Amino acid sequence: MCPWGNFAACAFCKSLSVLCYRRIVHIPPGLRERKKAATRRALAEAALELAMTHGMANVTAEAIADAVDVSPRTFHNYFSSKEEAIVSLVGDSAAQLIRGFRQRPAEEPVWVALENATVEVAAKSGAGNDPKTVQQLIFIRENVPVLAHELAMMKETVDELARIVAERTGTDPHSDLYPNLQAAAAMLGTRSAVDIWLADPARTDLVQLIRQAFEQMRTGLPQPASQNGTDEDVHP
Amino acid sequence: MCPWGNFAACAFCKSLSVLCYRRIVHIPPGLRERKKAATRRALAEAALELAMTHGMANVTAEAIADAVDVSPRTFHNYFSSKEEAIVSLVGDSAAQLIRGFRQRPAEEPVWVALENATVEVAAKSGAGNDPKTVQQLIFIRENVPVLAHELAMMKETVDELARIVAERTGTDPHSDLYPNLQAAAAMLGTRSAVDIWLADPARTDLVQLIRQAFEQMRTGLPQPASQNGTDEDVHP
DNA sequence: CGCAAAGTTGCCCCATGGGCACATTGCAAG
DNA sequence: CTTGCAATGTGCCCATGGGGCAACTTTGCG
Repeated sequence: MCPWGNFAACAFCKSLSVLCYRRIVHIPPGLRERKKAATRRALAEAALELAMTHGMANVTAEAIADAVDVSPRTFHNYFSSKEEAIVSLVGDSAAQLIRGFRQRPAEEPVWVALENATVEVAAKSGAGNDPKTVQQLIFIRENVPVLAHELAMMKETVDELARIVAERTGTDPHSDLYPNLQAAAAMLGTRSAVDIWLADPARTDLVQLIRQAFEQMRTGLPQPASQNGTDEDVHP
Repeated sequence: MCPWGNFAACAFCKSLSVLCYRRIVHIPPGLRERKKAATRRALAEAALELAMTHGMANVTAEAIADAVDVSPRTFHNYFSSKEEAIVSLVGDSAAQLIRGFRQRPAEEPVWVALENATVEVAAKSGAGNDPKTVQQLIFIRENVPVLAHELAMMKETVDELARIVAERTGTDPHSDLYPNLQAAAAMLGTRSAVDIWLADPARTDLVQLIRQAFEQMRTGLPQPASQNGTDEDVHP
């Protein structure tokens, strides 16, 4: 039932917002599930909110729990740390990416499918230039402990993408470079694009940057810098 | 004095083994420095040793400190956590890579320089098929908290590599995709290669795998799996 | 030799993280 | 409608993490 395997045993899934999880797996929402999902999401959002306003070091699990009217012990039932709570919010995008990639038509070459799936997610969540989203992305990048958690989650995402690539192409992810390279290159291209975008979200276009990154990876990394005939829109 | 900036302000440097750091920066070793370096390294190695034998969860900072005949408080003066101590050992390779890349002749194209620097490090540290090294790499990959720390360090390494690429090519790492893509692709190719190698260290050649990964990245990611005319040595 | 700088340690405090038992609550079977 | 079950929320408790402080020790240098 898990978007990429079984939910219960998947550490990645556990760290996802349950709301997102249910949206993916289509569980009929009982009262119980709804409350749990609400609590989880509320905790995660409160964690991010508090961390962004007061700084990571000045936020305790207790404060987060209080903000949601829940016992500190309950917070630790959902998340094992502040970092995990915050990163769980970002996990939504990763799950969307995986699901989107799974659903790409089989005729599409792997690399194109990866690009389209990525662009789809980016268009929904980031390209709207929502200032709050931008702030959050920057905040996560600037906080090493949070970043570490996010990178770990990203690695799991890459592993899963590689598994799907391997299924699609009949290769073995444990002995062939191919699936890992494809998946990791896609993720890393995306990340580079987001990094550049975040430096100036108002004047650059995230989707365009992502497509550029995928294009450069597809055709091979250009040797000299000035040779990549992409653009000079940023600094003419 | 830091291999890529100033040592004191660099979180990455701080997490490095001081022994390695000094080797890079060529500080004349006073008794003080030597003792500190020895303690740091001893702590890191004890941490890894204990964690590998007893499992991550069953090792306390106190146990590590005892193993080195040092107070627990001192352990926390060097490292803020078990994970950090363990990862600091791996940081040596990262520092070597950065230093090696810096010293590559300017005539070499960026991608070639990255490949050669990477192969150089790999040839020294991993390709010897030292079973202990292999065990350590696997252990780190299997322990999520440690892995998270390692990935964070890896990201810092990529950032630094990107800065060097930018210097070499006169591009701006904040607004151009190019430096980030190059650096990240190199790191990721290496990582994929190591992953494949670790699945069967005896029957595969790490350096060869790395060169294959770089080759695939350079020529552009091959669309169909069977099209990458590299080899079929693993599963004929 | 003696002083300043740097490192080590003990002490203390608070936050973390998780095991346990008990209360509570949705849910389903009767 | 009731009653038992299973899953959650909660309080209690404790070992560990992680770091500020101040005393003490060692090292390097004049």
